[in-house]
Order: sequence, then structure tokens, then C-alpha cells
Amino acid sequence: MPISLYNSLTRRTEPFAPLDPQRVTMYLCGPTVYNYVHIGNARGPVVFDVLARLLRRHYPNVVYARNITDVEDKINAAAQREGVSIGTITDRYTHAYHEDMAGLGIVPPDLEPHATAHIGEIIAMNETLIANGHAYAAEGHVLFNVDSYPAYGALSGRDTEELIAGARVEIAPYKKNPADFVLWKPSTPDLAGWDSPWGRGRPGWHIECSAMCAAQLGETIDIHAGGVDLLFPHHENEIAQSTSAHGGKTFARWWMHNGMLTFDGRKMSKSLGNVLLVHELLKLHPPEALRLLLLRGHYRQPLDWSENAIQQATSTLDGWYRVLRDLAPIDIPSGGLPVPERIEAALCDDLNTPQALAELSQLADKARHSGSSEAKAVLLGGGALLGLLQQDPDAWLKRGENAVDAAHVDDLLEQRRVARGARDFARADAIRDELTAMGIVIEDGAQGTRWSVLKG
RNA sequence: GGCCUGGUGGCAGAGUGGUCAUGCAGCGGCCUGCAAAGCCGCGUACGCCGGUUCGAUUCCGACCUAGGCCUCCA
Repeated sequence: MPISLYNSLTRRTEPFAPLDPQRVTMYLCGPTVYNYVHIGNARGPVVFDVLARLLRRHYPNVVYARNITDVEDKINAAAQREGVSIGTITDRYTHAYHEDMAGLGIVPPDLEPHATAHIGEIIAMNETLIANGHAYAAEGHVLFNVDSYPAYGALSGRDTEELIAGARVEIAPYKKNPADFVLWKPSTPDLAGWDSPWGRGRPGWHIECSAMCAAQLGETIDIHAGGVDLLFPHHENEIAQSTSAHGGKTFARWWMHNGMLTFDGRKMSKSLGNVLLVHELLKLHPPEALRLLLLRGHYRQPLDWSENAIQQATSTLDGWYRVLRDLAPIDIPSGGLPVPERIEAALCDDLNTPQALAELSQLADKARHSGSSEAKAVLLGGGALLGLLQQDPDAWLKRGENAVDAAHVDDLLEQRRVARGARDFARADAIRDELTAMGIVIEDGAQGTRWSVLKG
């Protein structure tokens, strides 16, 4: 089944074909590790995790890189504020990032390059750019010469004239063109820095991704992804740098951008301060519901966070897990779970996860109605492609079990069973009320009474 | 101001030139000791105004409106 993906560069959905089917390359702009990430930051990693899963079904060797930016001014600021080295800051938040991503069911990328491990490549790329006239050194800085790259603005659909007219760019005396951007900048002795031909300094923001892509994946990669807010200037600058450094070679063949997560209709962002940290949300809500919530909208559209939305996602998963719970356990076939065609088709259509989730609902209905192990396997297989439904159903339905006393619940249910046997329904209902007050919902069935945690 | 996206039923959110999205919530019924779960059924959804068309939520244009980027940002 062919995969079609929207390409921000051409503004069209195009049939995807990798340059080398034996080695598909994908790069996602990762976090700058100076703080915990918020749920909006997790949208890209979740969405492109699904893409990676899909690509792996189609190609034998997918190399997926998601970087860690561990040198940046905000890291410096955090380190100075706490009076510690930048390594202390970056280690702490890299670790937290791994925890958060794992919590959301994201498969670790194949490669996780660190910017500080590529300083040599960054310096070398600067030297190349200077040597071929695409960059120049000035006052300890190295700047990219935008005028040397006529295609500048092709990705974001703007031209340098507009940028200057907008007067939003930093006008620095050492710039030849106000739109020129920094590739390398000097560090004061109290800041992290590396020796370079231009003195002790540190990389500018955009160059690290270019250097890491080339070092880890090659000069031309198949897919470069990130949030739509990175489209300009970050990705535009990456294209200019990489293409200029590599003799005009195409940098990334597909550019993919996920829409923003909004909160009360506004983009969730650190600068607006309206953020919800993944680290906190994982404690407040079932992690899988967070993942489902992020997949409920198409990745290119904005998606609004709300308490109601997370409740809806939780309820949906309740229903699916009840189906799985009520069906006999199955052996996973040696070839892996079957992947339902309709779900794969939805994902192949520019990662239409809402459509895929609608199909998953259909599969849940089928499994419930037929009660067959085949139908259960297909439901699980569809869930697996999306990174959902892979936990033990009882563990899901009794989530927070450590918060409630399972033995106590079982004891109450036994008392209720005895009361019902004696047709003492007043007593039985009183026990049920007590359980309800504990946040437990019960179901009387043919095989006895089952319980699960109510919402949340 | 420039460049982009959107406006779908109570909420979320796909999609399509001419029967059905889907989920959550709600209502009625069945089932149940009563519930829960499940099952059956229900609600005249496509911002506004024009145009194209036999027919438009879907195509075109104007308008209104929301959001994103243009500065750090996933």
C-alpha cells in the first residue's frame, strides 16, 4: 500500500518514495533540554512515532533520528541561575525527556545525536560555508550570507525583502544583510564555549541540526519533521545552510510539520506561559489517554487541549479495553499481530489518525460482536500500529489500583455476593454505593462481578 | 501590513459533488432484583452571501470570524 505524505515544501500531498528503499532516513527536531517539556512539545514525537512505525512496515531499514539540543542560551541561563554546569542541566532534562516520551508510548528513535557531540562537524560546516562564499566571519561571529542563496524563503513562502520590511530581524552592525543569521557566536569566559578558528564560541541555533543530519543520516535525507512553528526561520535556515554546504544537493526531500496544540484556543507555549508539563500530566491522567488525545486530530491541524478532551479519550479507551478484557487471551502469531488494512490505509493517506481511530472503533465493535480470537488479534494489531491497546486490559481498567485497596474491593464484592444470594438487595446496594464512593464501578456478569476504576 | 491554515450536529473530529464518518455526552426501549456493561433506536451538522451545476457541506468568488508564522518556540 503506497504511502502519501504532505510535503510542506511543495504544499502538496505526494506519493512517498525514499531515495534509497534500503535505508529510509527521517529526522525530527528534538528538544532543547533546559526544562521539562509540555504536552504540546510531545505532539510531534507522538505523531512521528506513528509515522516511524508505518515506515518500518514498508521498508526494511528505517533510520530515525531525533536530536537533543544541549547547548543553547536558555540552557546557559538555567545553569547560571542554579549555579551549576550546563551538563547538570542538560543531563537532568534529557533524562526527564526520556521518561516523558516513554510514558507516552513512544518508541525511542534509532539515533539521538547531541549537539555538543558534533561541535567538530559544526565548525567544519562553517569553514566550508565560508570557503564557498555562503558565510563570512565578523567580530567573532560567523554569519550565513542570505544573498548567496537565491532560493532562500522557498519553504516558508517569503522573500528577504519582506523580512527586512517587517523589521523584525535583528539589525546588527556586523551583518551584511539584516536577514543574515548566526552560525557561530562568541562566548564570554563564563559561558560554555569551544575553540574555533573565530575564537572561543558556540554554535548558533540552526546549524546544529544541519550538522547532525549530515553526520548521522547523510547529506540528503528523506523526511525532516518538526512543529510548524519551526518552519520559519529554523527550517528555512537549515535548508540554506545544508544545501549551500553540500554543493546544492537537496537537503530534505519531504518536510513535514505538525500543527500546534492549543489551550483555550491559544498556542501552548513556554513564552505564553500556558503550558501543561508532560511530567505532571502523566501523574494526573492515564498515559495512554494522553497519547490517544494527541492522535485524535489530524497532525497538520491545530488541536485543542481540554479537560473534557482527556476525559473523552479515557472513556474511549475504557470501551476498547473492556472488549479486550472480555475476550479470551490469544497467542500472538509468530509473524506478529495482523495489521488491519483499513487502518494502514488511513495512515498511508498522510497519516490520517482520526480515520484510523474510527476504523479501530469498528474493529472493536466487530471483536465484541463476534467474540472471535481472530477479531481480537486484528484489534490488537491495529492498536499496535498506533501504539495503543498494548497493555493488560485489567491493568488499564483497574488503573490506580495502588490508590485503591484491591483486596478491600474484593472483600466488599464478596460480601455483596453473599447479600445478593440471600436476596438482601438493600445491603447489596449499600455496598455498591460504598464502592461508587471509592471511585469503583462494578458490572455483574455471567462470570461474576467485575470492577474497574471510574474515569480519571 | 505580508505569508499560511481553519470555521462540520451538545463537545471532539474525519470526509465527500447526489444512502452511513467515528468517539464522548444525551434521550427512548430491551436486558438487569436495581445498576453497570451490552444491544436496538433517536436527534433535519456542515460560518454568511453570491456563482458554477440537474444537484454543493464538498468547486469558484466576496464577506465575517478564529488561529499560526513573520522574534525564542514542537
